[in-house]
Amino acid sequence: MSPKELDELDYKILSELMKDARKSVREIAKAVNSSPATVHSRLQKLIKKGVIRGFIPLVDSSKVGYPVTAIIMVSAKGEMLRKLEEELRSIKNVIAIYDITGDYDLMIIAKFRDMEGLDVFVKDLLAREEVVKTLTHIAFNVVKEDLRLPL
Amino acid sequence: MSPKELDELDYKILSELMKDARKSVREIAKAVNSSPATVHSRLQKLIKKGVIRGFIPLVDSSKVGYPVTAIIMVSAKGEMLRKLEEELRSIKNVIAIYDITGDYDLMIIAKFRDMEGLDVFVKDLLAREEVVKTLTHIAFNVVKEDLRLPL
DNA sequence: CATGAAACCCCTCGGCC
DNA sequence: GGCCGAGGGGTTTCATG
Repeated sequence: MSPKELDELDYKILSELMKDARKSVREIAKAVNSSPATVHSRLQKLIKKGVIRGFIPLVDSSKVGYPVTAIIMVSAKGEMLRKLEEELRSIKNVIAIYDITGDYDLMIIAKFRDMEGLDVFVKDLLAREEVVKTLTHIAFNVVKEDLRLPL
Repeated sequence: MSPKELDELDYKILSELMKDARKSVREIAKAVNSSPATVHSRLQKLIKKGVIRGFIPLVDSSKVGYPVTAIIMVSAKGEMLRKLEEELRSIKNVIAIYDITGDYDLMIIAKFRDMEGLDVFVKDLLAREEVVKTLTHIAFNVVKEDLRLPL
């Protein structure tokens, strides 16, 4: 947690990557007024520091066989929450998990090939001892889904 | 909406990109037993079809100045919902918007530099005529946030 | 820590199957 | 539709300021 502190060049490089994460090091260098070698080494550092956790394509999930998006609120007995989270984290249908304030402890966003997949997922959750109750919302329309942030 | 239907090669290429969206066309070709030229043309088609909407870095939001994540449920009068959505979509702090079933109409996930940013956002929402009520959950821990899907 | 240069590697396109 | 080859670029390392 010590060698952090991003400088302006780091932020500029991140901004360019947010426009297009496949942009070449050379192009980025041109856009940020630096050299390819410098951009390359900054990029490696950003990855090593964990600021950048990877590069992914933004895929339209309904076009690749996952038309069902659900938001599942979970109320759980505290002691087992960490273990539940670890298990949920490794389930590939789950795209987001948040610990939240309010009537529920956990919010899960997950995508499924069909309603049956969702049904099985929720029933499996409810079958667990540490899960007290769940509340499922179906997302019948994904208006936006894009992790980019303004830097 | 007609020339869709992805074949196995398309799915393999998408899978390689999910592992690392900066992977070179040549490396992808090697991994999927095809040629760089073929992978290149498939990739262009996937982008043109809208299956791939872009390439982004997965950034740790708390490390780039956005430590506050909130989930905001919104209940709104139906006629103005589309306009509200369009406006929300262009707000860069908003990373996801879903039309949902249940007691609320909309679920928004947004990130902020501090609590004040969240406060302003929610108050602006409530000031709108079409917004009936909101319910905000703070995510005090982001357990997972990764849009990749198993293909 | 940033840079330029050089060696190596890759992208992309037109022509062909 | 897929593949090959070539030319123009791109990436990465290293020695130097």
